[in-house]
Amino acid sequence: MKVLIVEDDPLHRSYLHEAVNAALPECDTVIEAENGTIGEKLAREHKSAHIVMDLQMASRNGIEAARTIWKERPETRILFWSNYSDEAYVRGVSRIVPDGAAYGYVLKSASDERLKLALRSIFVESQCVVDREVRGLQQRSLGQTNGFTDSEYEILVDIALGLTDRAIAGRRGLSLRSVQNRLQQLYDKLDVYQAASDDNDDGRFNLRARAITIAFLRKLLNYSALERAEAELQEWLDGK
Amino acid sequence: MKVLIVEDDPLHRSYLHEAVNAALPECDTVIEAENGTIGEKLAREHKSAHIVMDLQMASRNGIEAARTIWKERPETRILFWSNYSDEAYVRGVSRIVPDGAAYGYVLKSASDERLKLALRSIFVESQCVVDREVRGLQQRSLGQTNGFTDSEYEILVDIALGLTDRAIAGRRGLSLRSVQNRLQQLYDKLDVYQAASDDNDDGRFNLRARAITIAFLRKLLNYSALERAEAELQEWLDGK
DNA sequence: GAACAAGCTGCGGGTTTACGCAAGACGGCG
DNA sequence: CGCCGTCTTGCGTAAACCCGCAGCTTGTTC
Repeated sequence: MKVLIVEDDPLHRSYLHEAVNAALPECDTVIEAENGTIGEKLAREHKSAHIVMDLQMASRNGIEAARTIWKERPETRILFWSNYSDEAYVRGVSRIVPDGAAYGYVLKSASDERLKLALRSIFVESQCVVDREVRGLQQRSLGQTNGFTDSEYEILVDIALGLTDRAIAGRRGLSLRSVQNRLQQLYDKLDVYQAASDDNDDGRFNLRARAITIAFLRKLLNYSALERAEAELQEWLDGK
Repeated sequence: MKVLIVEDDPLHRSYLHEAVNAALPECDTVIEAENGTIGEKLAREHKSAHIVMDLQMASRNGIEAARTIWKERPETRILFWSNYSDEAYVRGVSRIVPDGAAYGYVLKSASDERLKLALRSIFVESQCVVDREVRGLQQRSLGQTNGFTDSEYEILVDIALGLTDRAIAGRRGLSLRSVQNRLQQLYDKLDVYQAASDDNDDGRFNLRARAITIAFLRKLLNYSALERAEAELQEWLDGK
């Protein structure tokens, strides 16, 4: 068995290397990549079937890299190993997992034991392993309980990109009013409202901008999500 | 000499520990804290004069912690050791450094040698050491060359928080029109206009929201800056 | 002290947002 | 089939935003 490690922090990389050796005696080769771009390249060259991947890398982040790898070989098993459980990451990952693929999401704060168990479960047993904390987010995010619908999330991203209502309408094939409807839905769920309770009128918010801020503070959005969305937007703009 | 390490990643923490031991033979005690809150507490108890501090920690980030520590003992020497050189961080740090304090800003990607040199320079020689890459930002940021004025940055933060023009005017003691003037200045510098040049009218941006996005993508803003700004805002709101 | 740049402010108007109201459209369910 | 909930769309309005124009107050420079 060969394992590919994609991780930009040298300390974490060597820690992972050791963990893989310890957890998977049947693994004879470990390859390392220090960013997503190199990771993609090595995965292609070696036809890697077992990958441990960091999210949040400078050159090309884990989600991007995983997407292209899975596009080429959907049966690849990928364990995401991340510092954070931002909803933006979780949502980003669940959106690109191919049907039936084995993957995992483990936090860097997890114990050695957890990491090794996850390595075996995914790479040997082909099971999905998702950290409890992450799992919670995932369910809320995909189910409709308390979380955000895809269309709500979509419009959140659109205003975060700085599009006007009209531009969004054009992009998503909706009428102006529908876009505004969804916006109100979003404001509602994000609870962008307050300040009216006081008699003090000064503290009024610009709903649109405030929604973005709150989404950031709640980690519904993060840098990497913005970056991806911006790239998609540019693509769309170029395609007319 | 005693050294306090404030860093939430265990791997990085032990790496730092070793680096300190190697670079500073005169150091007899090393204390470790795993987040900003504990860091503050230990610094107070031990009256630490030499601190290595990570930015970006979950519980209380490095800038917050450093601020309160410096408020209590401004002669404390702090070496910031960070993964990133976001302008938001750099600006945040330079704003809280007391006059004449010795401090440093070294990236985690720097070599062992660089780190050890910085440790000696700051803790033994009381010199300021700032990574070249960071230094560049700092100068552009504080000088006016190409960078953003304090007032421009201020209003950027205000709209990023989601305040209305009127609310900003109230908070900053300006007229409505002045606020809008500054906004235009900001839009200008951020180059939020691009799409207007095209004949294609579809890709119109909402300037206010777009400015926030661009600031994020350029790392003028990041999560930690938002978080701090939000805290200040709440404080201000409470104070009426 | 005159000239000048830079910033604050009021006025006015064109555009975009936020949102209530109400009329279809679509899909499930008894 | 008729009832009902969810989603879409148009109309209309009040508020907020973007911004050109022009009068003022500063601080700077020659």
